[in-house]
Amino acid sequence: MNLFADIRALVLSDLAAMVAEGVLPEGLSTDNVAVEPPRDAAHGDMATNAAMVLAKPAGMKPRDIAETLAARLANDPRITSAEVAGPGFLNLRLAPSVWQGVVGAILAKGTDFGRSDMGAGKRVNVEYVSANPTGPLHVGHTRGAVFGDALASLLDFAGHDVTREYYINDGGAQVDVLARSVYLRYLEAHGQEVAFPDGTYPGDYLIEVGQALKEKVGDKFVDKGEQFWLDEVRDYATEAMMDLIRADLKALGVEMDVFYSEKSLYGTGRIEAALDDLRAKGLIYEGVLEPPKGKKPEDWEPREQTLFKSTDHGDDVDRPVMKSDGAWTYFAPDIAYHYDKITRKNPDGTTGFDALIDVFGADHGGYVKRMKAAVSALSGGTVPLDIKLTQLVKLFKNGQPFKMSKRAGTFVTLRDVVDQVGPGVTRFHMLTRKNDAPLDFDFDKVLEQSRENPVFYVQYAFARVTSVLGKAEAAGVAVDDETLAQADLSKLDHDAELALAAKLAEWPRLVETAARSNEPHRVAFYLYDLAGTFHGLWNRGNDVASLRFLQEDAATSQAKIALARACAVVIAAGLDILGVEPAKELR
RNA sequence: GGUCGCAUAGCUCAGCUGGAUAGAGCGCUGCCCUCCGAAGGCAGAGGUCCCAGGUUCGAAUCCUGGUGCGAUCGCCA
Repeated sequence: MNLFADIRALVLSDLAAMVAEGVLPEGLSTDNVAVEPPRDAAHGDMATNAAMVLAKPAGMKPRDIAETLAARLANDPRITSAEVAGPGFLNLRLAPSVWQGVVGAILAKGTDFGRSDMGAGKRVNVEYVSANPTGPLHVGHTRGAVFGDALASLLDFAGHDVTREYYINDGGAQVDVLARSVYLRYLEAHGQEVAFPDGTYPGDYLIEVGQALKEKVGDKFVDKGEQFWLDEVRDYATEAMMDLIRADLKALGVEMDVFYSEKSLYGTGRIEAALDDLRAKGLIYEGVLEPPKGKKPEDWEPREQTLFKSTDHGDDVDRPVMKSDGAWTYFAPDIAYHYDKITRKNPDGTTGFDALIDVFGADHGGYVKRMKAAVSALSGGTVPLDIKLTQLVKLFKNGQPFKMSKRAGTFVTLRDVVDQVGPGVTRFHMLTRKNDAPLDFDFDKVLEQSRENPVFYVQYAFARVTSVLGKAEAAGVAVDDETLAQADLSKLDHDAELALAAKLAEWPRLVETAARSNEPHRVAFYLYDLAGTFHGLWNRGNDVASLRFLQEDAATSQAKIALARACAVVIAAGLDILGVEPAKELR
């Protein structure tokens, strides 16, 4: 149930009738006809731009169309008034019964209220985190994880068939570095004095991996050349790091459907197959790249390389897929990985995904065009790839910037954050900013219990409802959802109550707009707004006793509690998309 | 130098893919609470939506050019 969609359908059917009567010419496009909440509530409950959109193509004055449309719309029992305003806006007011009906619908459907079939079951692959398996996840990864996970849930709620995926970069030189670092810790576990040269990972988290390796293989690698141990230590170490990362993700409440190994692409002909596909399209050639303009690297020298003609698909320069020594560049397996996403056989017999989304850190911004070019080329333009970049997280402690330094060992991990403030607060807060804006994260402020803190404010609203339900029950009033859904909702007739119901009615529409733009932060902002409306009504109960949720007679109480409960249901549904547990009480 | 992102109230930020008089929180100003539904409430002031053009009935939003900040720039991942 989406009230805005319902009313839009009504507008369209009236427009069609006007065409049938010859009031409007045939063949008008109604694609841009919108029914929206007006910016200013004084304008009414809903507004449509239909007359203004159609005026020009119909060769008529907007106000003339609006007048005729208004007269028709006013015949619908749901609409109590339709007024033409400004240049040709049509402002609609809806009957209280419509808003009361929203409350009933929410109680009947529970947290499924707002679920949409907009996605029409389209298969969407959301790839996120994909951190190198060389250490624990840090705050930057945390933001990507939270964003990707909430986006996946949002798309699911909007009717898509979503796969959550993590690409393990276990095929490049960085896992060799990891192996050498673990080997040093292994020697250390055998009592040797070791130093960590540049280009190794000195982090403490590898100490226990070295220990565990010692317990597993004893001293068989001690004082042996790299050729004896590199493969085995690398496999062991990457697996240990993935265990660590999986545990980090679990602490945050993130669960992937697929972990896809880069290594599985090597030696299996899959990279070759992907590049053959491009070659067959005439997009692979041997050539020499121009040096970058302006800042020329000191050691620049022309080299002939195997290149992908990404410029044919919107990139600025062609990109190398093979190094001059014949090894693949990092880009080659990435092409093969996305080729796999496009051609993968699904359990139900279908092939690939209808849409791909990659979530990258901002430092990978320069990578976007080539990846889109690759997917465009591989899929023949049939599979859209959207790449969302998450900007930096700036850490603060008590208002003071908190410096991160890997060398000084002060870099902040996902665990540090989650252990200090909890997964729910972490997730919600990281979604209170759009992904492409930098985010401030203050360890103290996110725990503050005040209106300034959206996490608290939303949870507080949920907790207040829980408290009202408890008090009602103690007073012997039945408040289970089934009973509340049957309540006489016509008792909800105060403007402030109807305004809250109207805010709840926006939820299904918000889900769709947020999903369409791949912007889960809109859910967080909506919840904050909704909580504000709820608290506002609650506060008015201080002055106006009739607006309190608990009343003298049970029937009135039930109607008002139904509204409060509906509010809690929508908050719970929204928090679920964000991956946050609603709090029944606040300590 | 190229590319991408950002630029909105004193501060931190929203702005529903082009709609009406641009919003919220904080801060500021004023009023209110000692019948606990005040972990506050109500009201007010505060804007060249970075600049200049363009598109249109209509622009913070789209296009072009510029300015500032950030990220990134052939074999690192």
